[in-house]
Amino acid sequence: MAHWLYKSEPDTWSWDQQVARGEAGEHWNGVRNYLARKHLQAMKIGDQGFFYHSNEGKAIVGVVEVIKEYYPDHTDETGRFGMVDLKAIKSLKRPVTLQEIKDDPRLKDMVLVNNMRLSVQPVTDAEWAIILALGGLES
DNA sequence: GCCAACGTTGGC
DNA sequence: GCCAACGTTGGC
Repeated sequence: MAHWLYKSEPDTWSWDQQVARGEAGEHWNGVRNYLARKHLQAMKIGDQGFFYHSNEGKAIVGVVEVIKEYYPDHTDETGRFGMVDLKAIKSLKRPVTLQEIKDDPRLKDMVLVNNMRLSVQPVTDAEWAIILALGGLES
C-alpha cells in the first residue's frame, strides 16, 4: 500500500475542516500540475497519506485515507485534471514540523525537502514509519 | 511582504 | 520543439 503527502494552506483548507467532514470525506480538487496528477492517478482506495499545513504551521498534522480513486475535477475547465476523495483518519499527537524533517538525516531524501513546491507527493514506507514514530497517533 | 525556485504558456 | 516570459508557491 502506497503512502502520500498532501499539502494544503490552512487558510484554504485546514486539517480541522477535513476532520469535520468525517466519514464522508472531501474531494481533493485544485491540482494543476502534471507530476501531482500522476500521483493522484496512482492512488488506490485505502492508501494513506500525511496532511501537511503549508505557510501557517509548516507541519504534518494528520493522516488521511483515499476513499475514492481518480476522477475528473469539475473545477478544472480545461478538463485535464482530476482528483481523489480523502477522509481524515487520525490526528498526530503532536505536529511534525518541516524544520524537524529537514534536521533529520533519515528524512533528507523526502520530496518535501527536495521538491518543496509539489503539492501531492509520494512518501516511502521508511519515511512514513519515521514520521509516525515522531508524531504519534491520537488514539 | 519579499523573492527564489520552478512549472506552465505561448510565440516563433 | 525551444526557450523567454510569466505566474504561482511557499519558506523566511
